[in-house]
Amino acid sequence: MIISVLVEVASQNIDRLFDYKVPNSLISKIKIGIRVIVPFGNRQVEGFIMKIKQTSEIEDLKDINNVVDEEVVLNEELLKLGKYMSRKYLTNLINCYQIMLPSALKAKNKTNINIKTEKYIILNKEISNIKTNPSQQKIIDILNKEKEVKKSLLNTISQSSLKTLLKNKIVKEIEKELYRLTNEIKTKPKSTLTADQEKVVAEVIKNKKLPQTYLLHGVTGSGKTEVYMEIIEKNLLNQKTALVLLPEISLTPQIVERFRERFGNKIAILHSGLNAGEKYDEWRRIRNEEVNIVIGARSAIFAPLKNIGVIIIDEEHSTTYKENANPHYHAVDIAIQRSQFHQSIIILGSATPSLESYARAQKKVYQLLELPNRIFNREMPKITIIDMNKKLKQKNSYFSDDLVTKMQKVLARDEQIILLLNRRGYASFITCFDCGHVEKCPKCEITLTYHKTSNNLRCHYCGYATKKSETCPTCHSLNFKKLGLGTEKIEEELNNLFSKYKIIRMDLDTTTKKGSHERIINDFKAKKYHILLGTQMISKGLDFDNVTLVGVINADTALNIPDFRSSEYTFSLLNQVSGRSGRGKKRGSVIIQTFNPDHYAIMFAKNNDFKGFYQQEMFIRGKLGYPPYYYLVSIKIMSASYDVAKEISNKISYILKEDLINSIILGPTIPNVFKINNIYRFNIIIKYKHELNLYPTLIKIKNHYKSNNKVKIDIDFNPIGL
DNA sequence: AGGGCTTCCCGA
DNA sequence: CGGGAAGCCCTC
Repeated sequence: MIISVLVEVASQNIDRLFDYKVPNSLISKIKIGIRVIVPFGNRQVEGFIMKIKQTSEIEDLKDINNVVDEEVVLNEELLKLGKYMSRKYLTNLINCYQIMLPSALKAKNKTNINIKTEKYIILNKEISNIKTNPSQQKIIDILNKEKEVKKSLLNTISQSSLKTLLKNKIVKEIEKELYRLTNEIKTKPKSTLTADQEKVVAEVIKNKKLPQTYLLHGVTGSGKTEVYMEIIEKNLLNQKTALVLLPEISLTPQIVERFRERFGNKIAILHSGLNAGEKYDEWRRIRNEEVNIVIGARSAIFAPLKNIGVIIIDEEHSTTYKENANPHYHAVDIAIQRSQFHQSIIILGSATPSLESYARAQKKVYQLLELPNRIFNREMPKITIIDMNKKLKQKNSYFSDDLVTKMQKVLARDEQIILLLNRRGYASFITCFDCGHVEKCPKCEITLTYHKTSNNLRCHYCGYATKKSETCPTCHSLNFKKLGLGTEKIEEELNNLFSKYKIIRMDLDTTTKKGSHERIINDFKAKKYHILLGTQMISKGLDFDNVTLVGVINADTALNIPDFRSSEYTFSLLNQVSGRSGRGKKRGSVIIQTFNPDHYAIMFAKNNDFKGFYQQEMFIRGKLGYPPYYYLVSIKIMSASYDVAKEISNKISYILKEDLINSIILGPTIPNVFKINNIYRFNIIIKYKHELNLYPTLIKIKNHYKSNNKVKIDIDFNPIGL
């Protein structure tokens, strides 16, 4: 027997199959999709069995060393999906498979994660009519009743009796797999759906055309989760399974709890809070068909679920669904691919769909479903825009009087407040008022952010940290000061302004510890704090009945980023965070402070007018030639040498301009962050509508530089954050 | 990727 | 002529 193996070496030069002989002793264990250990050059590596055959063109094949798995790791569907990704994203096949699997299954993972087992005792059936002493009989009685019992438990009755029973083969020992996470089941009756929700569910259920992708556009508080759960339940009744994707920050215990209450513990949860062993356990429960619902963040789209009936992607506009390493996949693209294999439906849900998705719905590629109202006819919050240009003269420039007055009223009523400032740290940057020197990261050329708690300056790109000096390093002036503001500074201000009240801050710096995210949310829900201050991680999915005021300290942070999607991000962020207000019985209000009160993103957000924003933004995208009117491909050229990066970038740009006559080639440009960890980067953007030469040209370029170790070329289709 | 083998360059 | 870095090539 001969097998073709895809070796776990991530290199373009080895992106192909290698044939090996299987020694007789291992033949019975060979299956496509399991891992084997093979000799490769002068070392041993792991690889996946891709083909089984009888002959090979290669002479003098080596024998495989061993078989790693008993159960299939990559099933037929995942094998096919990996090949699709490799073609579509121009990535080594092995990288595509590696990204699908929990890290515990990767050869690189040196910390050996074992399957935990526990010893159980069962009766050895064939034996009857035996003489026993009382304690032996007691054990047998228990086993007659319970069938299988933990060995440790029986040992407490009589260790020696159990030993004797085992020796005489009256009972025997078995090992059972143990999962690290155990779930409690709490079931709760489902709530009745509103007429709007019923209509959406009925629309989906009556559909007979498969596969089908829906875009569910539902305003914040319209009860999208309830719709998802209803559709999932209908699928489970048809013996189908369901895959649910949420942005990582929405994967809070709050939402997971709702699914548990409805569906019991046949749910696997995959999120970044689990350690490698726990993730591996959840993955195995899915593979072993012990669950019928999987909930997780982006990479859960690869969960080895069988017989999928519905794939739900909540907050579909979220940029976290795009992988920013190789392969640069988008979870929605993978979902569409899987829905074709399973003949399933996809539901993309959002209050602020991405322009790309909404445009597809307009073109009937997706079917549009709408939930235009909040449940129980609750009103959308009242949104007020505060022009901060006029407030600058006031003594306190961070908080307008309007916001402070409103906050006082809300706090006096014992209601709660969420404040958003989309920037962490204390001050944005440190600058010298005499010579203009700005402290930057020596490795990335990015402005350093001052953190007061640790009294240091940090680079938010590479993590570099340095002590803040008291004087300007260039001119030694003492006029070396902080500019801009972050959540830490606002927290300090809040403590001065509202000293009677308790304030909790939630951002990347206060949520690094496992479970801290959860604790902050639970404490705020339990009203241990009056004000929750945070970055965008507080804007999505949170559901607090008692919050009646949302304040946006500065709506312009997202507007000022150099990205053609900055308006879309701003509208979306403001809409999402506004949606946290007034979710209970009392109507909520929102106060948005901005220096750009006339900007259309802010005006449409004020009126909660997604369609108006969509039309305006589409007009601009069309005029400037951006998605959804044009497709983009980003090519990054990276090298430790500035000259090499520049030279090769120019060459690639030249080839692209020669070959892609139906495209617009931008660049090479030096990106904002042109040096990260001492690697220089250049960017080239391809804009196109139809370009038959795209793939052949990109493959040509990749192959040409594949053995050049001075430069790395990264190709990203439909990039976000240029 | 990673390791071995070849080549090339420089001081002595 | 030796040593060591740099380049080249191969992995069933």
